[in-house]
Amino acid sequence: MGRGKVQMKRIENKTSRQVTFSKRKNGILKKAYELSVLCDAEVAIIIISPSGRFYQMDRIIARYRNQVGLLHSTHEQLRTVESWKSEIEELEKSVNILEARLRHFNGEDISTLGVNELKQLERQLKIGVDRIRSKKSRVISEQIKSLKRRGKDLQEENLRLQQRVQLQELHDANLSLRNLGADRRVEFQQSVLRGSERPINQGI
Amino acid sequence: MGRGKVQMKRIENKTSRQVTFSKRKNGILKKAYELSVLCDAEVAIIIISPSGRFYQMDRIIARYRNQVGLLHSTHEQLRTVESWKSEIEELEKSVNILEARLRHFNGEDISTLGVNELKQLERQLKIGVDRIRSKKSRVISEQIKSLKRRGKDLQEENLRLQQRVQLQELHDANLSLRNLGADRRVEFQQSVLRGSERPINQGI
DNA sequence: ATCTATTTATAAGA
DNA sequence: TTCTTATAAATAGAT
Repeated sequence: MGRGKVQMKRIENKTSRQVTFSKRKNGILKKAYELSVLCDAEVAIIIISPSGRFYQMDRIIARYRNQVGLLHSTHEQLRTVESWKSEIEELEKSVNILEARLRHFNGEDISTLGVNELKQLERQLKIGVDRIRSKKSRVISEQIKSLKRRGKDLQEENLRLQQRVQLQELHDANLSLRNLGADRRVEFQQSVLRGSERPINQGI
Repeated sequence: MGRGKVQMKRIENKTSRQVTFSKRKNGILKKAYELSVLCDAEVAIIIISPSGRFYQMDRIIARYRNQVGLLHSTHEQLRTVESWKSEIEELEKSVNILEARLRHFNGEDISTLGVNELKQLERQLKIGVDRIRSKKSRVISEQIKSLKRRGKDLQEENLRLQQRVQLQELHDANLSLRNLGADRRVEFQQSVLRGSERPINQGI
């Protein structure tokens, strides 16, 4: 696909080989990304240029990490210094890009950005804020709900305990009334039910 | 490339996802092969289909075999495989942390965060939004100012040009008046200044 | 790096 | 899966 058709053999001219490498490498990485997104597939790609440079597709997913690991370990001993260095360079590049993006999200380092980039950034931040807000309010309302529930449970428990205490008190009172005149029994019971008088603690 | 353009997202229809997977997988493997041949590059590809099928293309091995004997010993070349691997691991850790943070800023992956973390995230996002908004409005107002300035300059330029045109017309008119009676000169000049009559073009 | 004529890949339909 | 074909996308060669 281009101005002319190419023979399927090593391109002899060094410059055009380098240019073709660069173009086609990007093409393949793009297509690999598309395959992974469109078809929910997992794709790992490692490309090493004739000069020893190392490229790999961005998001290598856990499942085939094992496979890639296997691939690596088989050949690790044989890798050139250049290929190690360029893999590290790639990673450092990623780190730099990610750090720059984070700074942008923090509103730092934005003096070089154009209006459109700023708009996009703002839009993205708004999305993030909205999601975080809704998540936060969801979490908080759930906390409140659970607190209320717990409060209600405690209240009910309280009621039950109070009733039990009253019954106990009644029982105790009855015991103590054996030693009192029958004429005072009713009066005493009523005062216990009103709670206006502590029962006499009989021990135990 | 096809009858229609496709959105870059998972194809929902299972059948067409499977068909697309099969077609594109072949496409990528073909391109990988071409890259390796045309550019003398080493390419390894692992593709795992959503259904778990495994495909791979690997031309990396051959090259490493050739490289082993060629290593010279600068200090980099004395580094152990372990040391390269651990440097890479460190960098990958950084990348993962940064990516996680970015996802948080996008409001993704926040289900594990607690209320306090959410609050802090929100605060940070708000700061970012505010900074970006003020930067954006500053940039836009400066653009407007410069457009206005340019407009004013152009208007002034216009005025100057108009005056020059009028002077030129006056001059041309005077030339042509040499051939007219003196009694009509004033009347003609006035009409020129009013713009109600084109001067007679005498040709240079 | 950017452009554009061509080739190639592929989406949709059979 | 395979074939067809209209159209989108990649890219060879030039600038």
